[in-house]
Amino acid sequence: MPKLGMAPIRRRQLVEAAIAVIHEDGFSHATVARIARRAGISSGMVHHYFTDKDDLLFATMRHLLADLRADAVARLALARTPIERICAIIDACFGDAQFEGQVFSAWLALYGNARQSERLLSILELYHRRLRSSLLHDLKQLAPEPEARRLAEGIAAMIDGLWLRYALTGKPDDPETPRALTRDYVLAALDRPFKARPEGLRMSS
Amino acid sequence: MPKLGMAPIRRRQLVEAAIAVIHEDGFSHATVARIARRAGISSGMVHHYFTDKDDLLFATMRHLLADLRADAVARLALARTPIERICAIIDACFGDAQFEGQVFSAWLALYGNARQSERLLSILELYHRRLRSSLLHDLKQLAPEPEARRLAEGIAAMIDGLWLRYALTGKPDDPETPRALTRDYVLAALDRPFKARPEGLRMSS
DNA sequence: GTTTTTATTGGACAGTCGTCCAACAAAAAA
DNA sequence: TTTTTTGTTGGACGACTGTCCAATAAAAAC
Repeated sequence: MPKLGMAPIRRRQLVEAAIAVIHEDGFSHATVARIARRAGISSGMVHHYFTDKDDLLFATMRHLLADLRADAVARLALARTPIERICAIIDACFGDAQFEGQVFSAWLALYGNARQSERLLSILELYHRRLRSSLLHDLKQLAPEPEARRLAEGIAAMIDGLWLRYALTGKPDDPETPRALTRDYVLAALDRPFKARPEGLRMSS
Repeated sequence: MPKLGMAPIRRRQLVEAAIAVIHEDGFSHATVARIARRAGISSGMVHHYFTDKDDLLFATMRHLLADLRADAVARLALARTPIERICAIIDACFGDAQFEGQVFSAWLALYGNARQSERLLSILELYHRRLRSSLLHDLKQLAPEPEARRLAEGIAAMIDGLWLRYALTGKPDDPETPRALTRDYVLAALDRPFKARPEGLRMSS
């Protein structure tokens, strides 16, 4: 029963089906036919609403980033102080929406294919850029700029590193654990004197 | 000109060719024929020295881990104090051998396919386990066990997170940058009082 | 010198994939 | 009602893939 305006509905169905298939069969086994069947529609529809298979996968990965961003924006709206905003960003990255098997698989597939696709790589670069600039914006009010810049880099790395671990092995027992670990890092770094940098402990390459 | 004992030579050739092909064409386009041609031998050889295509890819990924381990072991042999050993581990993870395009692509491919293959996942779990236990061993001599355990988790996450960033975007200008960032985290964390844990700064989920 | 083992080739085979397309159905427009 | 637009199907097609296998050649063993 064809109606008008099916495009956004079908596109969403296909994107969600793609995520499900990637999770269950892996990125390399995510074929057009399988995704379409999972969405409950004919395989021909894929090329009616997307130009390519690549186009569908690109839209799928972009969907992941949009979801994460929406979560972060919502949490940031409730935060008032700079430190609260930083915690809001951390909490968003370790939010329930990011701790689902399907999301794990899809992001990992994105990482694993980004180097061979400029479009996919641009998604991850956008994520990294947003995360760092958001953190930096608030850190600047808590530390001198050079230190804030280094700290933003470190926080982002710790978020990604912790997430990566859970993405591979599964959810943590308590989603609060990685959040607390990241927060403690922020606190420890901000407690230190900003100007002085220890000269010892250098090792040759 | 068939000689005896070609097995280890051919296997190594194929593994290195697989890494090269994964780097240039991506994991999903790394076909048996392409890898064999890259190695300069017939495609039939793959099933003579490996049971499967999967078997070849598994051996390829295991090769990455072995290289990293060898580098870390060599650096650890030169370190004396616990803090030197920790820095040696950090330096190995950010060593020159890990900052090559081929290595980046291969590790990323490993991450991207680990969830769909138990064998591949076991490689990453082994890496994670070794990294954490090595760090923990030395951290225990610098901090009480609970704190050492948390710190090992944080250091490993920061290493993976920083590496992940460069793996996507390319080498850093200076390989010393991520090392210094990780070291600073260790120092900042160790300078803090170990027992007391700040009660504030908790946010609702 | 003969036999056995090992290394190697290149193609045959069945299966799968992305893409394209003719045909059809139903709602909207006229 | 008729026409047009939009949605939808399912299969055809060529290209590609992993696996397998007979055939060959050279070194090693006897």
